[in-house]
Amino acid sequence: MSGLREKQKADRRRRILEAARKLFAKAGPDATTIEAIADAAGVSGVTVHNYYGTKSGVLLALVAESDRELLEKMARELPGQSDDVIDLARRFAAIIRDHAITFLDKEIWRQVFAASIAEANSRFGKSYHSLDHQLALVLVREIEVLQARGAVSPDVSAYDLGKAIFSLQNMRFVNFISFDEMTDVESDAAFLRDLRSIFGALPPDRR
Amino acid sequence: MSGLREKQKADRRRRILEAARKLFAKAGPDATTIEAIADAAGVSGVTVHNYYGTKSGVLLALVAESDRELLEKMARELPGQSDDVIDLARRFAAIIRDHAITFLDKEIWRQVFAASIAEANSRFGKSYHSLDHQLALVLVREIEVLQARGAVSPDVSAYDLGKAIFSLQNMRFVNFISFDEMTDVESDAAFLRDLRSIFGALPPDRR
DNA sequence: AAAAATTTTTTAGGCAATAAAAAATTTTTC
DNA sequence: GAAAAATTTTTTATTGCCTAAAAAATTTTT
Repeated sequence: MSGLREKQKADRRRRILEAARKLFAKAGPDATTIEAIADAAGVSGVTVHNYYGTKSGVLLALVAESDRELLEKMARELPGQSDDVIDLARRFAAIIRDHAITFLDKEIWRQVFAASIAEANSRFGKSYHSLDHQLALVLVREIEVLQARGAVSPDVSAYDLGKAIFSLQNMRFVNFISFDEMTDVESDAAFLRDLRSIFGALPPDRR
Repeated sequence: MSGLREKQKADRRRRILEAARKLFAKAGPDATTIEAIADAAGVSGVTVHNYYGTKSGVLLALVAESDRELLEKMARELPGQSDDVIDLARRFAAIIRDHAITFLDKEIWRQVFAASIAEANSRFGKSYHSLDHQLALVLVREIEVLQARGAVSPDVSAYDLGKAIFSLQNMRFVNFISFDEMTDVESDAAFLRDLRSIFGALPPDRR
């Protein structure tokens, strides 16, 4: 059952994404029509819609690919570098910002993020979401290491803490991409203020 | 100079928003065409675009109005209710979720949030952003109260802490609206885990 | 009241997205 | 291995968002 058919589908998927990558890089998603992607991929425009739903869907699929690279990079560069959770969080955020800016410009990231929320329940929205989760898990693992060393309280759930820090980082990332003039340094400083204030919030007798 | 002209403009703005409110409520934004809003408001479709840019722009303007109500509600219901920062944050989040669900359904909030990011630099994106800021300031003021009572460490910036908690709440809100099946109770529980883990993260000797 | 400035509407067109019918191609069946 | 069946892509048509430019209408200024 179904050998050639499946292979051809996978091939078309690949060709569409390949064509989209080139065209988006050359002219940006706004100036790239679905029809142009379809032509370059050797399929009809409707087929692109059938495969990826919307143009944002194509973009999201593309970003999901890049996020797999990010995940590898994170697993490679983050572990074992930090002695405390604030430093860990900052490194984590810095790697993400660096990857983001290297890969696409802010305007496009705004579209990506918007699409990931608007299409949260679509196939590619979910895949994007799942990669976020895996990214957070890298953080969780490092927190466990810190916890073993006594740099994080043994009373908290490393998983919960990892997810919470990831959330905080994610909002900072949104803030970073929302303003073209915001620099990497500024975003890091703002994130540091977030972390310091939140970790130092409770007086010792209230914990 | 310029009396009648300005008044007529303000009037058109009002009529467009009024028409949009009714039509969105009846059929949802997707099923409501710009042309239908324009007809109901007694202007041309192009004028709606001239005034609000995009359909999301109209939606954002509408939400900005409702957010002013939220701001009042928050200023009325939040102060003086909490003895600690975790309780404060939870009440804050609960008021926002309640307001959101009362006003629009999750699908539409996803569109609103997506638009607020995608159009972050437009006029209405900025106005939305500014209301977020004011909302955060209500939180900041309450934190100052807690700080005066000794429930929050005097060493942290109430402003930074308020903004950080707001961020955390905002990501939880995105999570809440992203999944139709997520309940208010579940979201509150998840937020509580965020707060407990992050406030309890550092062991006493590391602060 | 005429001229100038501003704003809205009309007109036209590009493109995303969707639906349905038609055509092509693969898989299954005999 | 050819015909029938199933699946998939393409064609065709339509709706609606959005933009740009010209034309028309209206307010403001002179």
